[in-house]
Amino acid sequence: MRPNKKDELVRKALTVFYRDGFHATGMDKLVAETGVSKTSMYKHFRTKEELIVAVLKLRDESFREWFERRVDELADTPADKILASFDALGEWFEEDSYRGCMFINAGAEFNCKDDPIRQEAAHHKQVLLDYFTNLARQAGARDPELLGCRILLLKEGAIVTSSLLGTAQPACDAKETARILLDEALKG
Amino acid sequence: MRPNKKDELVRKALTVFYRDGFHATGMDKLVAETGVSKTSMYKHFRTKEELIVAVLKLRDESFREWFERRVDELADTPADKILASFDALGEWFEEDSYRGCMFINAGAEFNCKDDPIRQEAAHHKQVLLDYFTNLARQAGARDPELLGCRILLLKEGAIVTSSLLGTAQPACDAKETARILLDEALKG
DNA sequence: CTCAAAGTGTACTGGTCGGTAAACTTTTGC
DNA sequence: GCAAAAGTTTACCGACCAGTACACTTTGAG
Repeated sequence: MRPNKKDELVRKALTVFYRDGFHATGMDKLVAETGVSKTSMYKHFRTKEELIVAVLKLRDESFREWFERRVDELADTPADKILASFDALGEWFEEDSYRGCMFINAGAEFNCKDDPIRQEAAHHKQVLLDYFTNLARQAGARDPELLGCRILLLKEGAIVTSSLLGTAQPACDAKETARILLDEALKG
Repeated sequence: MRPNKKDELVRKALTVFYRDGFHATGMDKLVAETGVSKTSMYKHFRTKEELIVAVLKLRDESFREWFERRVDELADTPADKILASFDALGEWFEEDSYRGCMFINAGAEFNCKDDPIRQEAAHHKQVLLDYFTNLARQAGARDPELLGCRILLLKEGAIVTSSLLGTAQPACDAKETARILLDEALKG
C-alpha cells in the first residue's frame, strides 16, 4: 500500500477536478472528497499546480488507453478504426459524467502560454494527432499528416459541440464527415 | 454619460475575463482594471454571475458582427463565404490577444447543466450553426442542415486546436477540409 | 520487536473571495 | 437651482483560498 495512496489521491482528484473544474476545486474540498489528509497531499505534491499536472498525466494515459482499446474492439482495418473512433467518442459523450475534454477545459482555465498545465494539454493533443496520422498512413491515405489533422479537427469539434449543446449527435455528424474525408484521401 | 458607464464596465470586464478567465478574475481585480467602483458594479449587476452573462451577451453580439462583416468583405457568393469564414478565423487566431473561444472557455469553467452562463454559450453556438446552415442553403447544398453542422464542427475544432497548439495553421486545414465537404454537398 | 516511513487531525497563516454598509460627490433632467 | 439618480471612497463581513506547523498514529520491512 506504499505507492497506492498517492495514486489513489490523483485518481480521486481527477474525478473532482473533472466534475467541478480546477479553480472551483479547493484543496479543502479535495481533502473532504478524497479522504486524504492535506498534510499528506502536500508531502506528495508541493503545490496545487503539481497535483493538477499529475492528474492530467494520468488522464492522458487512461483516456488514450481506453480510447485505443475501444477503437480496436470496434473495428479491424485502419480505415474502419478511423471511423470507429467517432463511435467510441459517441459512447463517451453519452456518459452521465461527461464534461467535455479535460485538456480543453484545462487550457481554458490556464491561459498563460508557458504554463506547464497548458503544455500538458498541448502534448495530449499532439499524441492524439500522431495516433490519427498513423491510422491514416496504415489506411493508405495520400497525405496521412493532412488526413490526421482533419480527423483531429472533427474530433475536437465534436467534443466541444456535444459538451455545450448537451447531445451526442455531433459524434454521428463527425463520423459521416470523416467518411467523406477518408474516401477523398483514398481515391485516385 | 448615463448608460455609458455600465456599457464601459461590461466592455472592460470582457477584456479581463477573456484574458485571465472567469474564476481567476475577482471583483477586486475588476475594480482595479476598469476604474469602476465596486459599489457601482453591484448597482448594475446583483452578482458576478449576472455580470458574466452580460459580458457573454456583448461578446456574442460583437463577435458575430465582426465575423459576418469580415466574411462579407472577403467573399461574394455563399459558397465562397463558407470558405472565407476560415480565413476570418485565421486572422482571429493570429491576434496577440487570442485566447480561444470565450464561450468554450465559459463552458469549461461553469459545468452545471442549467447554469445561465452555459446556456448563453449554447445559444452562441446555435446562432453560428444557423449562420452556416443559411449559407449552405443559399449555396445550394443538398442538405444544408448537415453541411452547416459539419462546418461548425470544423470551426470549433480549429478554434480549440489553434488555441492549445498556439498556431493559426488549423484555420487553413479546416478551410481545405470545408472545400471537400462543400464539393460533396454541391455535386450530383 | 523495532524503527523509520507514511499517514493522520487540528489548528493556524496571510491573502483573496463575493458581496455589503454608510457617508459623500458628481452629473443630470426639469 | 434643486432634487434625484448615479457615481465615488473606505471600510468591513464571513467564507474560503493555498499552504504550513506540530504532535500524533499507523504500517511495513528487517
